[in-house]
Amino acid sequence: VDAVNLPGAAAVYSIKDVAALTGLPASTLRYYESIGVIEPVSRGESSGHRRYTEEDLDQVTWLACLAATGMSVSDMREYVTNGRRGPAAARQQIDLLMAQEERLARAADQITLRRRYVRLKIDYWQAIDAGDHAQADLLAREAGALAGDLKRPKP
Amino acid sequence: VDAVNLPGAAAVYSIKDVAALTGLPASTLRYYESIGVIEPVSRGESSGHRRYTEEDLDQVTWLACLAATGMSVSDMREYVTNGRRGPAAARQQIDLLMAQEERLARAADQITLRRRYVRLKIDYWQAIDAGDHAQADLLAREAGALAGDLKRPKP
DNA sequence: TTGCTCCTCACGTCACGTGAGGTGGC
DNA sequence: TTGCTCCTCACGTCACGTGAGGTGGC
Repeated sequence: VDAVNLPGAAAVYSIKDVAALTGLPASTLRYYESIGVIEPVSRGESSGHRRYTEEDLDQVTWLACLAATGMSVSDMREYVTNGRRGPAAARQQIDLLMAQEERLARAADQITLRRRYVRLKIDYWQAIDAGDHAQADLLAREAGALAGDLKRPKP
Repeated sequence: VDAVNLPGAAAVYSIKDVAALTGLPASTLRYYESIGVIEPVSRGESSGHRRYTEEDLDQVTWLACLAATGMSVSDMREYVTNGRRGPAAARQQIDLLMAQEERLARAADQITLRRRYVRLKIDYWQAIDAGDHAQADLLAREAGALAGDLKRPKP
């Protein structure tokens, strides 16, 4: 991280730093700013380069977390606008966070199910490979029974 | 499920059935077929409606599982082409499945981290709401430390 | 006949990604 | 001067979604 760290001065990050720290590509960071999901970032006075503060980095990290569970950008924008209202909106922030926790919990459940399904399929092909057709049939039936639970949750 | 189940006859599913059973919208099922990710599904002789067999349903379930971890359609197509080579490709299928298990494991780790982050943020705002600024600062610092691990994995 | 589901084909959309062409500081 | 990173703006792309207009069986 090439943050400028003068004693007593606040840390500043380039767009590349923020991309590395959050996992969001620079193009996405510019895009989010252009559509108002990220508030305008201050610029180097003559270069025009973006200079992210610690607070900006915090917000982008949070946005990356929201984006990772498939939240739409318009929802993200709403969330961020809410957040700008400061500590007075603590209750709303908590509701928002709990909803996000719910999303994450459901995503985790989905992944657990899918892993079970994949492991059954691995066992199935190993049985086929070993020529054990009785076992293979049994595993195929188990996988079929699991398939019904694998539905993708609708947004 | 409106599957046609005559004794001795194989079950047949409509596109709506398959959409309900796999969580993929009908438009996506048509799209996957049009680009060759799903092999051409047989049709009702005069209606032209798609009639999915049990085997088709199996394959679509598997595709839904792949799609859910962000696999590109071109990768999905490659995987399916591999799979069409039958039991002789058992070893390759196992490799493929293990790679998918790896993806799922990494996705699960990501979600675990994000949940920890969200819970810290919830605690933070509850501390703010309660006026406990010392505790809030402490939690903010913890969340900041966690942020570095939250990077989105690159494909 | 009226619904209902399904069909194709064309176009729209969402969330970015990718150059082209250019600037600014070591 | 040469790299290097960054900039904007326009256009491309990926993975679908959405009508428009039409067909087929209870």
